[in-house]
Amino acid sequence: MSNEPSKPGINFIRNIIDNDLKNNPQNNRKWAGKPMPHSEFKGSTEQDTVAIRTRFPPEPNGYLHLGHAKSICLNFGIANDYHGLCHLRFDDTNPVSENSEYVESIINSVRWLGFDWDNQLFYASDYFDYLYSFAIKFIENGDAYVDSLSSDEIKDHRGTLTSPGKNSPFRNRAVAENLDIFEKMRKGNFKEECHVVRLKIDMESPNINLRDPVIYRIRHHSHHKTGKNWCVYPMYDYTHCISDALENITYSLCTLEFEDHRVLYDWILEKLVKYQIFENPLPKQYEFSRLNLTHIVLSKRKLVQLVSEKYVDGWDDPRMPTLVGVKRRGYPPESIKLFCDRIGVSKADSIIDYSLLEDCVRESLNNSCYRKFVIFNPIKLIIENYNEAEEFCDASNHPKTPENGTRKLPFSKELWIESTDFLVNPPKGFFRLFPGNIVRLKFGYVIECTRYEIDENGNPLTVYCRYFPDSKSGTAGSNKYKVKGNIHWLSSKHAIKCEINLFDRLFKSANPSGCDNFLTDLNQNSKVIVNALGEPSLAQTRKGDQFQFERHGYFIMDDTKNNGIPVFNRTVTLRDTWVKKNK
RNA sequence: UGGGGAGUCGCCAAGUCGGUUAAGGCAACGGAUUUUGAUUCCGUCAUGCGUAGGUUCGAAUCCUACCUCCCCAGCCA
Repeated sequence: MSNEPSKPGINFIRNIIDNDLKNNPQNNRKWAGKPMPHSEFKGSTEQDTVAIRTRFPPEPNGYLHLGHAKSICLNFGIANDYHGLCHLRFDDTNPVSENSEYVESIINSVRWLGFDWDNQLFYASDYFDYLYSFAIKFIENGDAYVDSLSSDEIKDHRGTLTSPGKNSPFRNRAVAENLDIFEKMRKGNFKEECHVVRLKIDMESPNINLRDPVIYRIRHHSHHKTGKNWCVYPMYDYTHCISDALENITYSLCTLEFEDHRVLYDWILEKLVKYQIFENPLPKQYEFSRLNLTHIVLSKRKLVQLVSEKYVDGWDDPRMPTLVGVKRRGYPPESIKLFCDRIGVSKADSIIDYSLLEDCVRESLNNSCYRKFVIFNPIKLIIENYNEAEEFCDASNHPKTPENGTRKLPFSKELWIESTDFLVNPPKGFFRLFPGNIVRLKFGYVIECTRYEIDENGNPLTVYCRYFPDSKSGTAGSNKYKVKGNIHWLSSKHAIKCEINLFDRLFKSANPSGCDNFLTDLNQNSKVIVNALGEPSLAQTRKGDQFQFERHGYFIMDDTKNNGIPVFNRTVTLRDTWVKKNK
């Protein structure tokens, strides 16, 4: 129940922060209390109230997944631990693919994980005016120009990885002309693709990001926040660093693929310092390796394909690695935070075994879930010497915490047991039911298997047994029966119907992205629906309730069908050393 | 064959300025407890840090060369 906030792991980013804080304990960062360039509050001595600021900057063009969770836990976790703040900022500079539906879902998912941004919720689009005016500064200072080459021509001029690029013929356009065209771009006088604004850096740089990157393009497209106000939109590299600086971010943490963008990040901000728009210290970008997990894909393109081509039932399909998916699967937010703590943060490419995540899920569910009896594949058990009408057995709700009480399980002559708990010819070491063997019906009586009947295919149909009246759990002397096996059971006339979704890995191989076509690696049995029987108390469950079905695993109530039958999703199985041993 | 990164136990991952025994977690294996073959608890688990040389009394940590893997040529982020 009390999931201790796990200790922050040591990682290279925390080491950097520790050193920074040690070497520069006085907090000299000025901050107007809201996003603003220093030039607008010059002379003011306002200090930031917190020592560090991080940010989680999703683009609202898709659903958050476990990879984002790593970044969220890192950014919010560090902010919490250093008594700083983590901003939630939507990087919404491309109106073509973004919308507010995604914004809402992202907000919900971050909240669901349990993080709070303390009113520091921003949008890059909030900064469009600043971004535009700073672009004018770049042009005025001869650090940017309007290029009128077509996109193909720009591509041709860019050169390749091994050969330098060539200057655009428009590179030395006069400042006044640049300003004039940019103004007209903004007014909507041009079609898309006619002009772009580019930084004037170095077309021969070995780093392609420095070969005069485009910072503004024309998009005649309505924006989810700014509507029709703009038809020129800034690009990521230009926007991100400036947004960080406006928000007084100290550590801008991103994934490895942005490593060679860092010089550009610094270049832009240093120019803005020269123009006296920002002051030092500037935000610093640090990169860490993104999350990879076995048996799943995390690339946005592939996830979209799974949904749009209906390989799964939507973004919140419990097999999806989206946060809405794992929530519906029953993974608690604590388990995801635990997982993120365990995997750590580094710069090495890695692929983490999915079972590590499952282990975290079990760990966080074990203490909190009440236990229930559910039979997946029933087989009838008849107690030949039982002649009572019925009686009740006390079953504890949780084995470790008696204070959580008990429930009454009806017991009668005719029961259901799990068909896998009875074997005619058991392998060595099997200590469940087989002819002549003794087991305890958990919370009930000890029984001895006397005989069985088979159907026309030779499969066991009914198992017969006798019980020992003085063996009832909880009664004096019942412990004199020493049994190895304890199996669960249900009184056949009291059991209720339920439907269970047995989920398994979505992909068969550890690295589906390594396949020629990842779709061929889809596990056809990733979802199996079974009609099961459950104990009577399960009739009262509500959507989202989570249980451990004893000896099976953890389950979450998904819904109630029209006919009143509850549906449960399997979150994760219990660890099973017996199955493992017999594989 | 340009630039930027990474290589420490099966999977992650610590390892500030070189200093006696290379953290920790997960897995695995062994054992104890257990009315879930669950949980819990104990114990074991790298003469070795991509490879080869070198510097040093001493190197995963410094130097040199090499090998392997990842990222970058969107008017995406």
